Amino acid sequence: MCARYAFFRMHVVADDFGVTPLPDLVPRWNVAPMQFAPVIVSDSEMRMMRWGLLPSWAKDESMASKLLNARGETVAEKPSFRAAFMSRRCIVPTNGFYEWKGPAGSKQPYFITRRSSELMSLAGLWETWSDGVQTLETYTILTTEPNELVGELHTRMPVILGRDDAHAWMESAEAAPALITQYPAEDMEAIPVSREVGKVSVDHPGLIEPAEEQKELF
DNA sequence: CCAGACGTTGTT
DNA sequence: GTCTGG
DNA sequence: CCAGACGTTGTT
DNA sequence: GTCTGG
Repeated sequence: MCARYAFFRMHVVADDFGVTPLPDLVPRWNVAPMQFAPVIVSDSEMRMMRWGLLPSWAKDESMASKLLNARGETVAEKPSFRAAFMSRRCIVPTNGFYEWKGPAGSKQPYFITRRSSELMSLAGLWETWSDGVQTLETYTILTTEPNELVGELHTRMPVILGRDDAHAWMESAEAAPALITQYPAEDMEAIPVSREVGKVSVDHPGLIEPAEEQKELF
């Protein structure tokens, strides 16, 4: 799964997409579901949207927190994702994401990032939803089978796209299905980090610093 | 026909 | 235990 | 994903 | 909106 991530190197987005970062963007080390974060919907267009997809037909907002991720294997068919997959694919710009390993109560979080400091572009979908009172733009992140590195920690990982594939993902509905692939493990690393990242209210650069893997106290 | 679901992950 | 909020 | 709430009435 | 279950 992918349910927390970081986005703090603003300039790399400009390098890859020619997007001018939004003027009020602040760096984030702990983006959580139901929060607003930048997504790229096409060349040179970045928008703030809320994480958790709300299909246009949803009667209320209650579905959003369940649609954080979309399985790449079934995204083309599922009623909740089908329309967005055909015409509203986006890139979620990150510098890495978090995964937890271990039994409930003593889970160790890891920050998973690219070995280079390049942008980690996640494949996403977005939607516009309105109930007549308010209008929301929301997004979700595709997942796939994990590679060797992430597989040590979890059963799923986000769909990560290289620069060229990221452009193709947004532009071409024909090319999109073949881009749902497993990013190579050798380009990535997993760093054990503080359990502080579990708290949604905590957001600072120390969250991605290496930390001792915590031992059980008994 | 209408009513109700529409999703993922992890854990047991 | 289970659901909601972030 | 984890953390935190989980409830009502009346009063200020 | 569209599909499935009854």
